[in-house]
Amino acid sequence: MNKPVFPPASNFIRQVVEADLASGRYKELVTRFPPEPNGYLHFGHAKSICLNFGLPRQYGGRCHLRFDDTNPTKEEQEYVDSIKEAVRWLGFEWKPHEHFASDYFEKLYQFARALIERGQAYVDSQSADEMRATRGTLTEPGRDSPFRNRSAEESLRLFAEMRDGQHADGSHVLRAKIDMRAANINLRDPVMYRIRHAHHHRTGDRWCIYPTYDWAHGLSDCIEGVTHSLCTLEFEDHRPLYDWFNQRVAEAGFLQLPLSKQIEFARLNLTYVVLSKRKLIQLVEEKHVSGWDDPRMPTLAGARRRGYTPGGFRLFAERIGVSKAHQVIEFPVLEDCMRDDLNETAPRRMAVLDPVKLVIENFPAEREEIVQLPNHPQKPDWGKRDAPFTRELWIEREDFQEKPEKGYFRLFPGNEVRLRFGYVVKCIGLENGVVRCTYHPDSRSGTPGADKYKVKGNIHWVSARRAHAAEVRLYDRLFREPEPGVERDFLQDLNPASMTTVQAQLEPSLAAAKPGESFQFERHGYFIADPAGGFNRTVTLRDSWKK
RNA sequence: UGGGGAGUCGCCAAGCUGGUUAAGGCAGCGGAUUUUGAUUCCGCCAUACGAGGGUUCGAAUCCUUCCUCCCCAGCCA
Repeated sequence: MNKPVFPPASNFIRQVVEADLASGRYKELVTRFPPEPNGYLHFGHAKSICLNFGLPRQYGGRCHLRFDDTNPTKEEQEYVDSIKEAVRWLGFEWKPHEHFASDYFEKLYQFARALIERGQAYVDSQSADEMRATRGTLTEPGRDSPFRNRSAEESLRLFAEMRDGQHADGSHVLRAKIDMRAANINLRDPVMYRIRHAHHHRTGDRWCIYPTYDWAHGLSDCIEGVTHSLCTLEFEDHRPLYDWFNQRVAEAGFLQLPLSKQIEFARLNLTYVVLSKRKLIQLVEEKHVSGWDDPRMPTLAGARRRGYTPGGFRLFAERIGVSKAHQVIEFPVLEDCMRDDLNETAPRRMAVLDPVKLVIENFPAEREEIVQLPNHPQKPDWGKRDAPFTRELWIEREDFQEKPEKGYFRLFPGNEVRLRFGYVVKCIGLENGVVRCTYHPDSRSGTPGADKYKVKGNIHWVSARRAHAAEVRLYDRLFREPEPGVERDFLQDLNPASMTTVQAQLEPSLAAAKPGESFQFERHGYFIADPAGGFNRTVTLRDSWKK
């Protein structure tokens, strides 16, 4: 009943992992998902999370959740909380391995002192502008800082003073002494520490010097025993630095071997979707959306409210694969994964989003028949539910055409159609905006002889008297396609029609829907009950009707 | 003009220690089943692997030249 679960495609990361495990270089696989808590997680992170947590599931081992909180000016506790929630929601667990780079600040400080003592790091007192000027360019080598040969003793003293708060922001930095003429710019004496008199969300005011990413990341990996450190392509030319730092600190006797290995893969790009953190922050701060969890946002919090599922994301991650080639995935691929997942898990319901009244003229006004509706056409064990069938019903406006276009087989004057799981009705015509019909009393679904009525059309309906009226939100892309050739701010491409709200008529059972529950509204797509009331459309159904 | 990467069907992606007809998924096309024009099912869908040379009995897989695209000059990550 389910599509065969195709085996995970081989990829270069699996190959490396398998080889390392087979060679005995690493006893078990340890990965980590290392977000900086400076925003909410988005679709792109889902790929990384599934990769980092999925690999150890397959090969044995574990994945740590580590917050890369080395820059106090951008990070907040709110983001830490939202990240944990999102990872858990996706179906992954990291406990007890919840770590913070800030847990290692003291160790990192001691490691740095060791490098200074060994002549591998020095305090530079140039200004940021001077450093930029002497770094050289892509094609020209850099020049040594005048402070490069400062004695270890003096650097040690200055470094201690920096930590003590005796120096102003920007007055000094600690730099690795590598090679100012290196072709790889990252090796031109990279900064290890900068002074920032700022409050950190976890360490408070205990520190006023903070390690940079390059200095902190690889060492955090090694401290935790991470074997394979997976990151995105833009860090490829940081790898020599990653290894340099780890090796120097290992030489100083601080690390256990083997050291961790950095492997880069292509980040996720989705057509029509903005995944730039800077822009997402802007959307929230300028209130173009209701928040990080606005159902239109490409965040995991938004996806959740939109009705996207963890299983859908996991399927997506598996489908798109992992490689080093830049990938731009067509957005419908993601939507299709959600359909695949929801198709298996969402009960069916009848809902009329654009109601028009239908009256069955020969059906008694007071009569109310109970018909039984299956909860899933392919899963009889899901059972059935009751729905009242009455003389007046709501049907979909698009299910009636006074003058049918070719190929149309729903209601039009003279045509017969089945009201799903109810009776076959014959359409008379439209009068004062009401579709008038008569029914065949012996055509009720499930009764003997009812199948003598052969009709092509089969439409959904809701009892007008017993319907549950509710607000239903329909979503479109947050951004329109930008006009080609016109250079302008991305906000100008915001789609004003990205959310439309309709008053829908739903079958009575939907009145009891609990927030977070997903349903398929037949012919309309998948919908989720929102905590704030009403329903959000997750995704439409595929529609192969071509006019 | 420096360094680091990548180029296999519209979109992804296997294969790349050279060896029958270049996996698979998504999309598309055709058909069957169907009380959702959904789902499900079946069939079709690259003489071709960025381009040109070369090595070889044989190359997407090796060598070579070239082309295109992406990343790097934060005291961001």
